[in-house]
Amino acid sequence: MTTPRSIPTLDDVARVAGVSTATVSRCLNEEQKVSAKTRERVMKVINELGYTPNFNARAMAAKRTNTIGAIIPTMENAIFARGLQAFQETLYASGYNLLVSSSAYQPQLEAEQIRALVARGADGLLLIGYARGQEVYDYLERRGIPTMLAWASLPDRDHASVGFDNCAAMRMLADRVLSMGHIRIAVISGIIQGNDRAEGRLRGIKESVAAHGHDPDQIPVIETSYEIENGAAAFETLMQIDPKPTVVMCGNDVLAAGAISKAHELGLRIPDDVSITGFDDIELASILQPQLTTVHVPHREMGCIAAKELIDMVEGRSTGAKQELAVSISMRGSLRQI
Amino acid sequence: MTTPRSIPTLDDVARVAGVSTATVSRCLNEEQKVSAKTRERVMKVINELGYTPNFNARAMAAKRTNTIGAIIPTMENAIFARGLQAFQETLYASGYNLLVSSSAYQPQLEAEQIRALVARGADGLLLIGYARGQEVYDYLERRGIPTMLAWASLPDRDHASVGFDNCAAMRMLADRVLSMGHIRIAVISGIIQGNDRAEGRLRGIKESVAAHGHDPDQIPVIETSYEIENGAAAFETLMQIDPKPTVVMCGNDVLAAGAISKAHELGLRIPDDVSITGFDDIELASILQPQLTTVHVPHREMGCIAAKELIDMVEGRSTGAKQELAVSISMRGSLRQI
DNA sequence: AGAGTGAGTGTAAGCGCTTACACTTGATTC
DNA sequence: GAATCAAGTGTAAGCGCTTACACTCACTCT
Repeated sequence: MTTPRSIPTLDDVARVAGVSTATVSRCLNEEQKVSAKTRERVMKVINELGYTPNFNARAMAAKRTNTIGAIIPTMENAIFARGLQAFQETLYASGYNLLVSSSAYQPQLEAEQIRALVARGADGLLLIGYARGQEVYDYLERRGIPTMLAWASLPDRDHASVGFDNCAAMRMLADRVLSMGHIRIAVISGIIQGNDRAEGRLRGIKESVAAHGHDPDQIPVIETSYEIENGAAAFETLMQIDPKPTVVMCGNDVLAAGAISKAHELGLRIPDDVSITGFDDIELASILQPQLTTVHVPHREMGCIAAKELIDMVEGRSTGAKQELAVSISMRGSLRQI
Repeated sequence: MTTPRSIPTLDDVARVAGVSTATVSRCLNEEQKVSAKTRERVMKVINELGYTPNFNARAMAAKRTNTIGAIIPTMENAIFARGLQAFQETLYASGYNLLVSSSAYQPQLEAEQIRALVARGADGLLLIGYARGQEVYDYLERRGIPTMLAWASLPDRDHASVGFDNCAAMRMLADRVLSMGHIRIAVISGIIQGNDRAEGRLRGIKESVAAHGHDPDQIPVIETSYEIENGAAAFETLMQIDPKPTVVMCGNDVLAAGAISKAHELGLRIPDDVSITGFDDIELASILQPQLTTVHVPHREMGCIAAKELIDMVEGRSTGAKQELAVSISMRGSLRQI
């Protein structure tokens, strides 16, 4: 009974059910092509034997995997969690599975993982942003892998994507900040290098400042990677400037969380002593004290759209559309009128 | 040049390099078995052709994938992020890849994903906790898949695992709470059903209360899934009890974050009006205002140990040890003396 | 000089599936 | 009643790798 008999294969099922392997395979993949009686018998055997199709063999023979790969910069914080969750749910509803890797914001690692995902037979790929070497796009093109870029808006390029204009979004927030009387703006930005989102956001602030007649190059900017501690450290540094900034605009909510936390530690009151803004509107933003004024991004919607479009591409129904979503500002307690 | 020539295979490489496929394969997998001269030539061709081995074919032929599967209950919040990150880093250092799925705390879905991961050829599996049907363990046993349980401490069972005693940990915290003069304890627990960690934590509180001579069944307990909003809602409900609890012990930091947030909304001061405690000590805990008193869990360490042990099992060096880690209490501002 | 050795290489048999194609039926059409 | 057809099934050729085994050839050792 409990003999360690080896793993049952399609052949075993076929033999026991007294049919050919082709029929068993059809029961699993195109059941309408098999008579009800046969199918029933085969299914019974499948259950009895506890048979599970071997994915790798299937992938080899069928040359498709029903699998979509996604590479996100990080899983450590919640920035991509919501969007990815929606992406995966939408995929799942259409019978696709998701394979996720994280690149730790390293282009080199991302390239490696793209190859790994392709080698595994991913039918399509989701990547974040557009800043990566042309050779990566060439590779994808050559292999004929449909690829969708999310969290991306491509000014010039013509590539399937869904996202929003980071620069415009941050400019909108900066305009708001300036209109509330702030003049001494400081910035905690993510690392620009290899991150188009971070670059766009910083540019947005500078454009706004320039448009208001100030010199954008006078603005103190600290560039640091998206971690809470880094936000805290950067904030502390910025607060040593004399005169102190009246507002610190952060590249995302995680950095802002660090800044707020450090402010408490330093005994600075927000927004009385200094205002703070974020970007993303992740769950954290409304948990902070005070709640964070930030740019609201429709993460879930973006995930859904990305999934739908990508599936259409994989199934040959689309060649890849380019969609831009609207963002809004979530005004909360961390930003005040001067 | 840019002809859409098809994807190069091992055969192509062999033909161009003028060697057999076996030699190419050996260059890739056991390079010491190939003369330096040959290897060099083969590698050159591999680069020129842009050859990437087909993972599925390799898995089929070699019957191993160098891939470990992990199924965690959720990616939505950071509970497992740190541990998983460490797990993956350790794996990577030994040449293994990680495949992650999330089960959304649904045993049914978890079982499905275990099968999927096994079908994909995972050499080993990481699962969270031990509460799942015996048939799952039987299946894994039958397929001979080494499996490690993390975040688990198994009182009776004898299965490879690494974790800590949730019950003892929470009892320790409850003892501390009681020793600080709290008598009116309320609890926001995770869903017990199918979640041994949640069950253990609640039991820990009850045991402590009983040991202090009170009736554990008098304690108000709200069971809800681990989301911020749920923590907030539960907290609001608990605050309507008269007389109000002096402390709300939460099943994890996420629920506690919701509780703190709702407290601010209700104008309740923490810890003056009511104390709050968490469990996990995720990053969030020290960002909250006030900072959260919680049980510190060595997530990273757990991830490392899980990876090392699992690799040892996969490579036949171990049959699966059982390790228990120590936890500690992080005393912060959200809990006060009565 | 002949046997023995070991390093380097090639041959070819699968791994477990899918699917094009061929075949067998019984029903339908004229 | 012969011709046509569709539905259901089987046969067998791969998919792109790994690896057991066989082989070659230059050395080393008696």
